[in-house]
Formats: sequence, C-alpha cells, structure tokens
Amino acid sequence: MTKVTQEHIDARTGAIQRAALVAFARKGYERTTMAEIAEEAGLSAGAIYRYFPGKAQLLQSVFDEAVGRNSQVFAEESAAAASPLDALGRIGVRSLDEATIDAECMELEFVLTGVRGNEATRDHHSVLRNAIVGSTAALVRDGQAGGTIRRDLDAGVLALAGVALILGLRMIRLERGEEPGDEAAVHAFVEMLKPCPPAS
Amino acid sequence: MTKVTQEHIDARTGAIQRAALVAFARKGYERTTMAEIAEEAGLSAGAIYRYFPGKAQLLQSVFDEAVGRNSQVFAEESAAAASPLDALGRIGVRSLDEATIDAECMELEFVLTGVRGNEATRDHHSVLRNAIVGSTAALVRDGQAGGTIRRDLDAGVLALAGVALILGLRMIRLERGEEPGDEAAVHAFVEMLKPCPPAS
Amino acid sequence: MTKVTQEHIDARTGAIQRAALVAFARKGYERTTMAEIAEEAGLSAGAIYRYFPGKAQLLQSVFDEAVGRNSQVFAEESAAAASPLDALGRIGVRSLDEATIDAECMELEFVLTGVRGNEATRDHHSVLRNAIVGSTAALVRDGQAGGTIRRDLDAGVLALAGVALILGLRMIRLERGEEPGDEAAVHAFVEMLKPCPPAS
Amino acid sequence: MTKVTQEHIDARTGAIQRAALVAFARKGYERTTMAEIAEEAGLSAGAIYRYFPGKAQLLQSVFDEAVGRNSQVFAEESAAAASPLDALGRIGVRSLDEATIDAECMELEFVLTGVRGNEATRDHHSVLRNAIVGSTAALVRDGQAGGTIRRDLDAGVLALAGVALILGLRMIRLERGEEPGDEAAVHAFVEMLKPCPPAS
DNA sequence: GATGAATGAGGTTTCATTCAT
DNA sequence: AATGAATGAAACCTCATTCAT
Repeated sequence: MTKVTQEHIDARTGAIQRAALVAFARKGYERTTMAEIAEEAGLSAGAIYRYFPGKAQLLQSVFDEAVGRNSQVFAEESAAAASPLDALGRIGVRSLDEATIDAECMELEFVLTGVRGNEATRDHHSVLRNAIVGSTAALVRDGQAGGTIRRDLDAGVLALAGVALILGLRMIRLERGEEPGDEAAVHAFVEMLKPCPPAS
Repeated sequence: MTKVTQEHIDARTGAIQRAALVAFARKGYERTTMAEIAEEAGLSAGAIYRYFPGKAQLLQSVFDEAVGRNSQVFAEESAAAASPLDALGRIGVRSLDEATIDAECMELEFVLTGVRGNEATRDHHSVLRNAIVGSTAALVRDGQAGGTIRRDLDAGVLALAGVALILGLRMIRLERGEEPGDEAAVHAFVEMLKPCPPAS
Repeated sequence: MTKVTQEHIDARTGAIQRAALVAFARKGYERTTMAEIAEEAGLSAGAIYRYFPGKAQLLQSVFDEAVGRNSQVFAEESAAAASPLDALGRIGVRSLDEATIDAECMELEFVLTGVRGNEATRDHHSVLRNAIVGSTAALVRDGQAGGTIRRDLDAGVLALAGVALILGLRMIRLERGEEPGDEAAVHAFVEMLKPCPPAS
Repeated sequence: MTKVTQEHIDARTGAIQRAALVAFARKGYERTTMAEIAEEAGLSAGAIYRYFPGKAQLLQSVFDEAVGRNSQVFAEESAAAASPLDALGRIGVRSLDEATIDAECMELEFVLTGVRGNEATRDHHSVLRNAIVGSTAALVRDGQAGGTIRRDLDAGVLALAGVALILGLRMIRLERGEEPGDEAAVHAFVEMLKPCPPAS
C-alpha cells in the first residue's frame, strides 16, 4: 500500500498530458519524441508507459481532454449568456482566448487529424465535430426563434460557418501567435448574425 | 546542349511535385516516405535527389506551387467578378471546390504548417497568409467603397474572418469529405457581408 | 529471532520458484518478465529480489530444484524396481508422466539450456547431464551383469540412447501435448534392451 | 536495371540466413540481436530488412530452410540404403553428423519451438514433426515386411522412439559439443531393431 | 518486509540520403 | 541520368533492477 496512490498518479498523468499537449502543438505529433515529452514532464521516457500504453494513446487522451474542456466551455457560456447570440460570441471568444484552449490546444486538434491512416481516430474525430456543429446549430435556432439572430439564413449553415470560422482563426493564430484581430473577427461574425433593423 | 533535357527535367520535376502533393496530403509529411513519392512519380527514390535537395525542400516547393495556384484563383475570380462581394464569394467557392485546391491541397497547407520546428518555413508561411488576408482586405475595402459590402465593420477584420472561414471549412471537409453545406456556408457569409437594406 | 521468518521465507521462496517454473515453461525464459512471475507468486516485482539476486539466479534455482526431483525419481524407482531393466522402464515412464516433470518441467530444461551465453550455466548443466547418463549406465551395467539386459551393446552407449530417448520424447510432447505413444516408445525401448532368447 | 539482381540478392539472403542460423543456434533467438546477425553477414542491421520483413520471419525462413535440408537427407539416404533398416541408420547418423544439420541446426529447431506464444508457428512445427515420424514409420514398416526389422513391436512406436532418440542426441550434443558416443547410440538403436536370430 | 514508480540500457524497426554501378 | 542496395541515425518501446516510502 503505497501512499502516493491516486493523487500522485493523477499528478503525473496530468503533467504528461500537459507536456504532450505543448510538445505536440509546438512540433507536431510525428516530430515530437517521447523523450521530449518525458523531459518536459520531468521523468524518463520509459516512465510514460506506466501511464499511457503508447504514443498514439497519449495523443488520443490529450485530445479527449481538450474536447472535454471544449464541451465545458460550451455549456458554461451557454448558461451564462443573456441570449443565444451572446452565447455564440462568448463561446467563440473563449475558444480563442482562454488558457484552456490556448493556441497550442488548437494545434492539438490539428495534429490529431494528422493521425490520418488511423481510421478509427478519424471517425471518432468526425463524430465529435458533428456534435459541435449540431450544438451550435441548436443555439442558432434558439436565437432565430427569439429574434436575436436573422432568420433569412439556415441555422445549420450558419453553425457550420461559425465553427469553421473559429477553427480557421485558431489555425491562423498558430502561425502568427496571439493576434489582436482574432476576437474582432468573432465579434464581426456575431454582428453579422443579427437581423437587419426593421426598416421602419 | 540540354535541349531535350530541360523539357525532361521540367516533366520530372512536375511529376515529383504532383506525386508529393498527393502523398503528403494523404498521409502527412512525416509519414510519407521518399520511396512512396518516387513510386507514385514513376522513378526511384534516389532519383528525386537530382531534382530536389531533400525532402524538406520538396515539401517547400510543393507548397509554393500550391500557393501560386491560389493567387491565380484570386486574380482570375477578382477579374471575372461583377463586384468585390461577388469576387469574394467566387474565390471562396472555388477555393473549396476546384480541383486546384481540393481536399488534398488543403491538406497540404495543413502538412506544411506541420513543418513547425522549421522557423524559416513558418515565417515564410506566415508571410503568405498575411498576403492573402491583405488582398482580401483590399477586396473588401473595394466592396465597401462601392456599397456592396456593409461599412459598419472593419475591412481587415472581415477579411480575416473570411480567410479563416475558408480555412476552417477546408479543414472540416478534410475530415468529412465533400460536404454539401460547405458552399452554403460561404454563400451565407457573403450574404451577411451585404449592407442591410436601406430603411425605406 | 527469525523463527517465523524462516518459515515465511521458505514459503515465499517456494512460491516464487513455482511461479517461475510455470512462467518459464509457458513463455520461455527471455519472454517471461519478473512482473509476471511476481504476480503469479502473489507479490510485487521488487520483492523477488529479497529472495533471489536476479532473474538468472532464479532460473538456476528453479532448474536445480527440478534436477533434484529428477534424482529423487531415479533413486525411488531404482529401489522399487524388480530389476535394473525394470528400473529403466519405470524411470522413463515416470520422467514422462509424473506431475513432477510434466510437460512444463521439460520445457524448463529446454529454457535452461536456453541460457546459453552463460558459460557457467552451460557447464553446470552439462555436468548434470553427464551424471544422469552415468547413473543410467551403471544401471544398465547392473542389468547386463544380471542378465536382464543384452550384453552385445555397450552400457554407456545404451545409457546415452536411453537418456536421449526420454529427452526427445519430452521435447516432442511439448509440441503435441500428452501423447499416447510416449510410454509405448519407452516400453519398446526397454523391450529392445532385453537379450534375445537363447537359441535353444 | 541493376546487374546485381538475382544473384546478388540470393547471395545476401543466404548469407543472412547462415549468419542467423549460427547466431540463433549459439545464443538463442531472443538473445540474438539483429546487429549481431548483420555483422556476421557483413552488412548493417537495417539492411536485413530489405531481405526479411522482420526478425520473426527471418527465424521462420531459417527454420524452413533447415527442414528442407532434412527432408532431402531423408530422401537421399532412403534411396542410397540397402535396406530400410540401413536407411534408418544412415539417416540417423547423417542427421547427427552432416554439416547440413550440424549441432547448430538442431539448436535451431530448438529455438524455433522456443517461439512459443506464436500458435501458428507451433502448429506448423508440429505438422512437420508428424510428417517426419510418419515417414519414419513407413520405413520401419517396410523393414518389418522385408524381415530386416523385428515385427514384435509397433512400427509407429518404433518410429517415434527413433525420432525422439535423434532429437535427444542432438540436444545433448548441443551441450557437450561433438560427442563420440552419438553415432554409437544410433548404431545401437539400429542393432536393437533387428529381429533376434532365429532360434536354430 | 513489501511496494511499485522510476530509471536506463538495449532491442527492433524505419527511412532520408548516398553512391557504386 | 537512373537505380536501388546500403548506411546510420534515431525513434518507440520493454524490462531487470533499484530505492524511497
């Protein structure tokens, strides 16, 4: 009966995941070595295998973690927002800015897709993306019903555009680092979602 | 002296680039082997080195080629369009649909970014992206000046949003294959760029 | 001081040896991990090192244990047999059938020899084999003196053949599992050891 | 079109197999490194993978090679022998002495079996062994029909004993090196196969 | 006395790149 | 100019062994 039990294990696991996140984000999955991750996490390469079965699973786990945070952001902001439109803007901004996701985290998703050749992973990933688009569409529909979002465009299409926008912005940010225009772009998109003022 | 040679060299170079494009797109840069590219191009692994100094430079060249095509699309559609707004829509759609870009080509950009760790490449890449955003911004400004694009939002911001949207859509398409909503999303974005109808 | 301890130590030692025997037999020395042995023995990997200096020595000890049982079989059956010839048959059959040796135990020897590269072990092993052949030869010689074993063939040679026969049968059994022909082969060999009936 | 084609490839393949045979025999499969084999064969470790997909397949190939030689010995000696009994003796002796098999080759078989855990290999192996026993049994039956082999014992059982004897002798030889008694043991076995002289 | 987390050496395998032919 | 065999540098992963708790 060791006393380092769960607490220690969780700490290690988290440290490895964080290290992997950073490394994968910075250099890409393939170019990141287990040794680098290990060093970043403060242990030896072999030790990682006590916490993760292999490099691929480590990647998967890091990704799942990120996805989880994503969902949480979604839920939190939906709840905190005054209106669906507001929620969309908040989610977009937080997706970009929050430490949770970070420029790197985006990269991660990027990298994950990079695990092409692994059909299971791709499918898994695709399902997740669909879920996000679906949730967003529901939000848009709410907004349209409530009158805060223009009704002349299809909710599903707008949702897809919104998700793509965020995805693209994170991708650009990856290359250019923190970019002031990012949030502005989100706000602009939100602005464009508003219905035109009644003519009268 | 090298009369036939030049012709031959160009043919070979092109074949290699095309093969590399397809391979990089399909499996990613790291996971693509020189042997695969060679086979696809119809020559031996060693022969590639007569045309390109190494794998990294081959990637670079393939990328530049793709960017060139991109610019051409930009120019062509700008010229053919009735208005800047129209141009933006056309560019977006063609960026998504045309064989030029294709799922693979997008992938390529994907991969290229993957050449992180190579600072020179990243910077190069960043410059290119800025150029695209810049051109787009110019187009938007034109549209605003001409009244086809709403003036209440900053041109640079809208341009960034537009580029990000395309980027994101291509990324999503990568995962889900040809997606009917893609073009609709572009059209929706264009629609939202229009100024609200005068109150009258 | 170490009253209970000794008992405990012996129990642990035996458990580890048994676990190692089974594991080595089943997967081979090299492919067996200390962790597997530990789990089978009901303790942790590290604990084994309190009872054995290392994996190699554990193997050695397991082997010696098996050899000891072998000698015991030899002695017991020699004593119980009506004649040297009878003793040979009994030893052969028991070497094959008894739980002591069992398919696994044979395997063990197999594995042990596998510790080639370790000269000390090989020599040790060779000495043991010579001892067995020697004892068998003595038995044969007894039989020849008593007239139950044919005298036209050299005792040492017959002994070698007998030992080899058993060795080979155990090896074959390893691959095919319990084989009905095994014992029959031993009996046939014994039969052939008998002198031809006097011409009269 | 290289000119080193088939000839060179065959030479290399053979060299690697021979090197592997020796190494596997000497140190066992698990303890033999690809680097050792490569050095023995006169190339680099990586180069082996141009000729064999992996270590396991190399082992398999070496084994198959040895089995092939075995069958050839069987056929040759059967043809050259004056009688089935004579054939058995010749096969036994050649199995022991000839360079074809060699102490090492036996070891090989040994090692191969050592590839436990690979069910396919074990079964394959078992089938081969059965074939050998079967062929031997046929030979014995012939001898019994012709009167050169005693008829009071079952042919299948005698065949099993014979094969086991050789197997065991080769195993012992492995430990003790060239052993003068080996051949004598084979001859003794053959002698014992003879029918007792007619009473007259 | 026991645990099991950690290390570190070493093994197999992959590939970009070179170079004799 | 082209081939493709060969090299050699990693990379991932496994484990015997140690040691703080």
